[in-house]
Amino acid sequence: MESCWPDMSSKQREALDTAAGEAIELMFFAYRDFTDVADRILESHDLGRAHHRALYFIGTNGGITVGHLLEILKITKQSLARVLRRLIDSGLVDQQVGASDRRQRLLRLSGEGQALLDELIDAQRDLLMQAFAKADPASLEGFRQVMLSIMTPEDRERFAPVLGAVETNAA
Amino acid sequence: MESCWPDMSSKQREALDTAAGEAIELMFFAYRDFTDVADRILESHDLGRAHHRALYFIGTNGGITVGHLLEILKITKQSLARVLRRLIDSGLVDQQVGASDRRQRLLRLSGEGQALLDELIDAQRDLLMQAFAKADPASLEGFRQVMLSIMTPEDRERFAPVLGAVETNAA
DNA sequence: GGATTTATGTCAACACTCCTGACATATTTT
DNA sequence: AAAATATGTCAGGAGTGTTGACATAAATCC
Repeated sequence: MESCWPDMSSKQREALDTAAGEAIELMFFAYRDFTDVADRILESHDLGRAHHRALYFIGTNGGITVGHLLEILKITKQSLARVLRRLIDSGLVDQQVGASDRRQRLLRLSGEGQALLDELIDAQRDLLMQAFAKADPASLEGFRQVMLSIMTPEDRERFAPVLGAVETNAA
Repeated sequence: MESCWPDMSSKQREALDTAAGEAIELMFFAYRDFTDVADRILESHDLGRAHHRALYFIGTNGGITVGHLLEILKITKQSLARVLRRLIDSGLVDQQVGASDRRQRLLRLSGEGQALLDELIDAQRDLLMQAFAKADPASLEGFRQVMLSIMTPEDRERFAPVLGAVETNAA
């Protein structure tokens, strides 16, 4: 059990342990309040979080295939189908047969869908910008590093310059 | 609209804007992978996330009242009742009539409940400790400041030395 | 060309979580 | 004694996620 933390004093380990314990609650409350600003907008459109997520990844990956969207969201075909059906029926998302592969149904936001997504993104981005502005400017990079490190390597790959996130230490 | 960001250049605003856009995705992926380590344990006990949350706040607030738990979780009495029923029936949580106020049903974890909670906390704490160890040590405080700033003031109050979180800037 | 694989859609059914509104009981407070 | 509080419960509805099976069309393999 000790071998898991080779190059670190017991004091440092203890500090990390305490911080990690608090961080469990930081994750819970911060995420809840973060999603809440979007939930309030979604309510007025009678949509849920699943619609938000689909809308988001379609909007930021125009022409995405159903299969790719499934990989990102990591939900089942049936779960996505239910959500997608409503987005398409309500005219927020458009489908289009793939040019190179005619089996694919490429997904894109309609003007209305883009407008809603903009509203959702603005709300969450404003909250985050306020948080960044309130906190120390250097906190921003610390926040980013920790969040990236929490993710699975697979999810982490989705983000900018892969740089080990470890080698960037040492001032 | 401009008046919202008084003491900041347009360049600084732009940097924050870009970072906040990325942070929307950081929140999504990091939170998903964070909850996933607990979900895998919960599955083997046939419990869901709602049970995890109740278990957590009962465990870290021994003798908590049903009413207080409702305030923390911000869910309805009915939602909590369903979750609590299973935790009590399966012997993970014990109830006890309040000493000063006999209307209250004070909640506490049983030995078995504490064991399960320990397992859940260890899994998430390990993930966070690994993340903290991987990232720059200074990142830790940055992460903390940003997460606190994202929360509503009400939730933020739950955490340690209230210190404005703003006034701690300026080196 | 015919067999197989792939991308997508759909039907049925079930579990969990959250909500609203109403009603009941015991206990405390006024 | 009346009102407020803490908790429990019944009925019913919505959203989100799951499994498993089956169907179609298009691409791919041999």
